[in-house]
Amino acid sequence: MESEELRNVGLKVTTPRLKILSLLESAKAKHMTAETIYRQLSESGEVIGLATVYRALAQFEAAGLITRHQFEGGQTVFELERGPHHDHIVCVRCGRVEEFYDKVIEDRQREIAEKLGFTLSDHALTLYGECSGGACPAKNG
Amino acid sequence: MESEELRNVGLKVTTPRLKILSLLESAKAKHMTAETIYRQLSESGEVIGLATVYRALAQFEAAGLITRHQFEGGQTVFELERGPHHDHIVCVRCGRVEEFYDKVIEDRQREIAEKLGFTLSDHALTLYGECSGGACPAKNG
DNA sequence: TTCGCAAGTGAGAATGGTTCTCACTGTACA
DNA sequence: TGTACAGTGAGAACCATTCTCACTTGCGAA
Repeated sequence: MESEELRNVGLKVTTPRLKILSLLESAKAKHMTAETIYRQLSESGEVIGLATVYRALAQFEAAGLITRHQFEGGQTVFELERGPHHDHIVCVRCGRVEEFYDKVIEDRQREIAEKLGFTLSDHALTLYGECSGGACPAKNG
Repeated sequence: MESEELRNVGLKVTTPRLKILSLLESAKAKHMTAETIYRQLSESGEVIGLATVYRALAQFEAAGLITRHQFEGGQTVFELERGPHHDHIVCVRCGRVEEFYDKVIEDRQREIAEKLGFTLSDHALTLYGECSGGACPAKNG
């Protein structure tokens, strides 16, 4: 239940937070922008300010419930934190996002940081390309 | 000579473009924001509009003279395109940027994209961490 | 259950980085 | 050298995000 999740991370249980969290959990698109979340809530009749969406997302992120990804072209998306770590590949034509995990790359990153004298705290790996054939809606138009 | 470089990529040779390009070539910091470039030019007495800086950077990027990197926290930096491809590691405390290249990672990326049905056109790999000890100015204050 | 108040909220203003507009200027080819 | 047209500077516009502020709500204490 979503209210549990909120309580567990020390956030007050409020209607806007519940709506946002449950939208993130039920949405077909795993990666959503603040704007998208706001629009979808509005369309389903919820009156939730855009500022509240941003506030809630920032809190969820701080609490570790969701992750923020900043792709090129300025788009910032949020994704529910579930399942193991992974990176992303984004179609530059249709914007579709796929996830992947590669142990070899993860290990190399840690080694590289160490070798350069850094304590690795995070990383962002995003591949950009065109998804193939019929899978890419932008290619069929 | 910078005017050659501009002509070579089909750009008119103008004073602002020459100043910006030569600043990029002479600057101690390899990675500069548009704002930084604008400020440094202003401080050395050049009257060049911020809009012109952005325009020139966009053209240089399109022409392949420079590369744009979008790190987290919103900072967008530009870097002269010279030498082979590399990725970045950014100190989350002092903002220092180091470069690295790792063939293993490069190869894996291509394999992964292929396996997922994407034609890889670009990628962004940035590691975030804290640089160690005395090297990090932010740690000594 | 009700109360009190700190925390949360919505609307709209403010912000900050980037791009656009427009009248003026400078480059480069004839 | 003249001229057409790309380039420029200043400031307005834009867009995503954050802040402000008066009002509302969740929730521990009574």
